[in-house]
Amino acid sequence: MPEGHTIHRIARDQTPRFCDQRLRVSSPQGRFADGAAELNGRILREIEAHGKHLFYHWSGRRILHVHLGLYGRFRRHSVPAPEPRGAVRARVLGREHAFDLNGPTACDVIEEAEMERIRSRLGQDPLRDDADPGAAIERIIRSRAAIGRLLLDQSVIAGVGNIFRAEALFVCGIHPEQPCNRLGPEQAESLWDTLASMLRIGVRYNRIITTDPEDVGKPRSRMTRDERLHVYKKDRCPRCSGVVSSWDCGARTVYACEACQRQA
DNA sequence: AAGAATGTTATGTA
DNA sequence: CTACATAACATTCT
Repeated sequence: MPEGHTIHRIARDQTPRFCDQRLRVSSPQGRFADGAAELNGRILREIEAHGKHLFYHWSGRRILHVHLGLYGRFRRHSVPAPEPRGAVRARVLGREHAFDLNGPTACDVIEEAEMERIRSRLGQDPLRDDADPGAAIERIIRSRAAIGRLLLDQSVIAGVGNIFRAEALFVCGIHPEQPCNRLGPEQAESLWDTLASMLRIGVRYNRIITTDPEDVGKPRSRMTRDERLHVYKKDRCPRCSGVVSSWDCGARTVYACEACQRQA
C-alpha cells in the first residue's frame, strides 16, 4: 500500500485546525478517486486553512482542497476500518486509525493556480498570520449593506459563519440590520477583535464557545451546550432577560436581543 | 416525517 | 459594478 503522512482533526465549528496524526493514504472513494490515487505515495507537507477552506499540500504540487459545508465531517475509526457509511468521499488510512470524510461541499485535488483562484475570492481570515485587519475594517465601514449580511460575506472576512455572526454582534452590542457605513471604525475594529478571539477559542477547544468562563462560573471545558453561547438559538437574552428575536438576514436566520443591540 | 441547518456557488434580477 | 434573491447540492437531527 502506498504511503503518505497526513495530519487531521477537524473542528466541528467549521473553522478547522488540526492536531497531529501520522497516517497513510489508501483507496479513497467517490468523487476524487482518480485524483486521490495520484496522492498515493506522496507526503503531506502542510495543512493550510483560509476561512472554511482547507488545503492539504502534498509533495508533487498536489493540493487536496476540502470544504466541509454544512454537513461535511471527518470520522475517526480504529483500524481495520469498517465499511464506509454514507457518502464517504475520502478515506485516509493509518496504522492505528482511519479517517473518513463524509458529505463535504468540496473535495478536489487541485494545483497551486486553482488554490490561488479560490483564495482570491476570500477576504481576511482573523486566524491567519497574514491577515490584514485594516483591509477588513475598511471594507466594512465603506459598505452600505447591513452588518449582519456583511459578516457572512466570505470575501470580506473569511471563516465567520452564522453562529459567530450572531454571537459577535451580541457581544459588541450591534444590531444585525445596522448599515455598515453607519458604524464607527472603533465598532468595526471591536467586531474584528471579538471575532478573532472567538475563532481562536474555537480552535483551542474544538467547539464554538463565545461566553465568558467568569460569567458562566465554570471553565470552558465543562460548559454545557447551553452555556457556550449568548444568543444563537436562544429564547431569552442573558443580559436583560428580554426575548431574543430571530429573523432572516442574508438568507440565514439571525438571532439578536433588540434591546441590548439597539439599531441606531 | 417534513423541515431546518455551524454553507457555497451559479444564475437571474433591479 | 453592486446588492440581493433563489435554487441546487448534501447529510444529520429533531
